[in-house]
Amino acid sequence: MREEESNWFSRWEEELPSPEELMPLSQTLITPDLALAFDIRNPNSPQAPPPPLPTPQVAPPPPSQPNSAPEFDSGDLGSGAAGDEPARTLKRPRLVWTPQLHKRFVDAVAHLGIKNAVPKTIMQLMSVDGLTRENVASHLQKYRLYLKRMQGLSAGGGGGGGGGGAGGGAGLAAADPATDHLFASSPVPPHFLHPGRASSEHFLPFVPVAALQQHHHHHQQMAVAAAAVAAHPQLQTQYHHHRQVGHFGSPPNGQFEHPFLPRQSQPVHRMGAPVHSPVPAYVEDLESATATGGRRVLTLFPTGDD
DNA sequence: AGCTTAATAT
DNA sequence: AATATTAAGC
Repeated sequence: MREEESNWFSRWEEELPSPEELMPLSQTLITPDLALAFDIRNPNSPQAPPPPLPTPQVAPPPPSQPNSAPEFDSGDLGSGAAGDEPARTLKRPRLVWTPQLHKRFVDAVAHLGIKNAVPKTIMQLMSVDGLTRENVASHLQKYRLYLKRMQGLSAGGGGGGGGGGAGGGAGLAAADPATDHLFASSPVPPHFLHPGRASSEHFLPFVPVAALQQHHHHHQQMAVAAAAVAAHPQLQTQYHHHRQVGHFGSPPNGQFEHPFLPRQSQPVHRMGAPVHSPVPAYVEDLESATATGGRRVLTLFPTGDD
């Protein structure tokens, strides 16, 4: 037994990456953007600075952009007039709209009613921290286009995939390349598609459920960090291949989990518009509607049961 | 001020 | 390709 142990140990030791290999990696994973993004610190933030997460996958090379001027780096120095004054113009990592996040989006829109479904309110209802109005606006714009597009195509030739097109959608593998992968991943409430009809707006009380929280749930920082990590694979988009999915042990097929954290408790005491309950948390019910079954189209509000 | 849309940028 | 950003009109 001894031999075995020393054996694997040696090999383990040998295969350890050299500092040179590690350094750039960990740096790329968190520091620059995140560190800056974290500027928005919490007053009572614990004492633990974001520890170098256990680096999951490969990381892209340093973000040294040839042209752009990195205004951070080392204080203002000189009279660069860089305008250090206005809080850093931080660029957050790109948001990754995972199916789960999108589902939340759709739920929010559904519960608000198409009328009230505007970026700001949607954002508030979603209660995902780190999420900005711009994020939602951008997504909403695309989503609307998607809906329009869908309108014209109720005939699904061949049915099958069509079956509600929006609904089961991807029953069988990715069929129409035209079908946006993301949008097809969540059922589209009928009301969205049929403008005219519908006189009453049903409101199902959101389904706030606490879950998904694994461990370290602290504050925005974490959420942003999580988002960043999620988005990271894309960051390298400029450099190499970009295959944004694949982490978190997810089937190469479709749905997976994302690390975006629902707001734990929203300090929003917004008033004025009868804003709906500030959903504390949420559960991402794992949907299995993606498999070959292709059913389960009513997960939202219709018959008052979900 | 915030929304919507189109165009454009990354 | 997916998001972000900007411009313009409302």
